[in-house]
Amino acid sequence: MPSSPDVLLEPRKSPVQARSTASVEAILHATIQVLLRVGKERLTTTRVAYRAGVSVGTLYQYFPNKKSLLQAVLKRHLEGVTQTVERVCREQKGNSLQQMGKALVTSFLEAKMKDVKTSAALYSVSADVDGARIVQQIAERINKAVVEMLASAPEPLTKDPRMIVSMIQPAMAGVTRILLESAAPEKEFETLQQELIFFVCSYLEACSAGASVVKKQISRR
Amino acid sequence: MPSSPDVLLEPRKSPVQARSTASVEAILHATIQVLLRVGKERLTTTRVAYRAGVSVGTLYQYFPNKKSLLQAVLKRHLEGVTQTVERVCREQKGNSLQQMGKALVTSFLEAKMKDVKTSAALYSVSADVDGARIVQQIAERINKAVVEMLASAPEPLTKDPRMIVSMIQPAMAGVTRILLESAAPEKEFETLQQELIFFVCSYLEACSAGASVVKKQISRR
DNA sequence: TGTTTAGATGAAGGAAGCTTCAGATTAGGA
DNA sequence: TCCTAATCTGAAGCTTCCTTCATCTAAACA
Repeated sequence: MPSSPDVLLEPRKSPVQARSTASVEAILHATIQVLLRVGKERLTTTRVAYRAGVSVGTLYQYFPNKKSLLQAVLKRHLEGVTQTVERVCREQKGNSLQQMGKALVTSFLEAKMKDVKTSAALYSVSADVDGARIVQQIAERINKAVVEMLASAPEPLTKDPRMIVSMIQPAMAGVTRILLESAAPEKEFETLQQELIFFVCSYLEACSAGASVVKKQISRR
Repeated sequence: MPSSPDVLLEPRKSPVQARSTASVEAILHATIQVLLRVGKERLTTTRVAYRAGVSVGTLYQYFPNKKSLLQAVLKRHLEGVTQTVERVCREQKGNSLQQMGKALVTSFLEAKMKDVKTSAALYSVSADVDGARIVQQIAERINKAVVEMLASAPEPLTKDPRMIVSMIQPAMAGVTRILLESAAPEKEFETLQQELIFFVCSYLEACSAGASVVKKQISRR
């Protein structure tokens, strides 16, 4: 895919009539379908249009280029995960750190695993599409939500919540990645989820005022 | 890049004379250079050959296609990181869990950050090149080394070392990713490294027999 | 019903870049 | 020095796809 200038990557025209809304919807849906069936290497705009039941011309009426199409799909997918996490973070405000950890990990993993195939397929296009930037924006929102949640915990924290998030978030993302790329995500899901909760909660515990001895141990050497 | 069948992705011919070894070397080096200067979208075999000071024909004498070239570069890079970690794991055998955690995190991050730009650039091609498979093989080796190290710790562990690794490894990889994709990796490096050590060590502590109260707390609800 | 605007069509232009191969050049050994 | 095998060369074939645009159809509206 040629790297197009970073302008004009938003939808080109907004649907007005009902039929055009349907077209856009069909195109977005078809993109994922094609991605799943033939993979990103053989995903062509023609093929997407065909599967959506429209012509290429129609596709280009709503997306200025192939890249913008894939970005739209990626954004949409991430938006779902983000909203789930944001909601959970709001709900957990005021609860104990342990409960927060558990709820956060559970909701994050479950949201990502809800549509394993799609998530995995989108990982693969991410790099072609400036996914890092999109992911970063999304991550920013998640971070914010988690920070606010942590700050509301009854236990006093020994460090900046933002620092804590900058550990938890990559850890969750990392484990998710392992899961998505594994041959049989369903099999390992339960075990890894439990362990991730334990992992995160151990850390949260260590970050709360009633900290363990770890801190002293690692500073000597 | 078209998805070629998964055969024939190894180097096509092995260098015999000195000049051909030099060519291969120059080609691999040039690939990284081109990647850094023009990015993966505009990395062409012709351009790589030009920068390497050879002709495209020569390039195709040693690499059956573009994909195999990029894979070779990726493998090479990962090999470096892996060997560092393997060495450190051997050296740390018998030491305390805390020391292990610190040494592991430090060596992993430092190896990845040694050549930040290159690492970041290679991340971006990984998906085009079946990077997941390559990374998985490498991760397997790292996991093995870490498991053996953990098993040699004086403290008894409350769970399978492989489980522990399946948390630590994604966590390290995740934080690394954040660092590599951040605008100014050097600035955040020190802080994140310290925190990651703390993160991992908290967990290791919680996994050793003298465990804290976390376990009980999260199992009730 | 006639007019206007929104939406849809898809053949074809055009660019890009991977890969080949027939022939030239160089190194090593007899 | 001569011969053979290794290595190098790079113009051009070929394929693949993105994207456009002149034209057609359908909806909204008067």
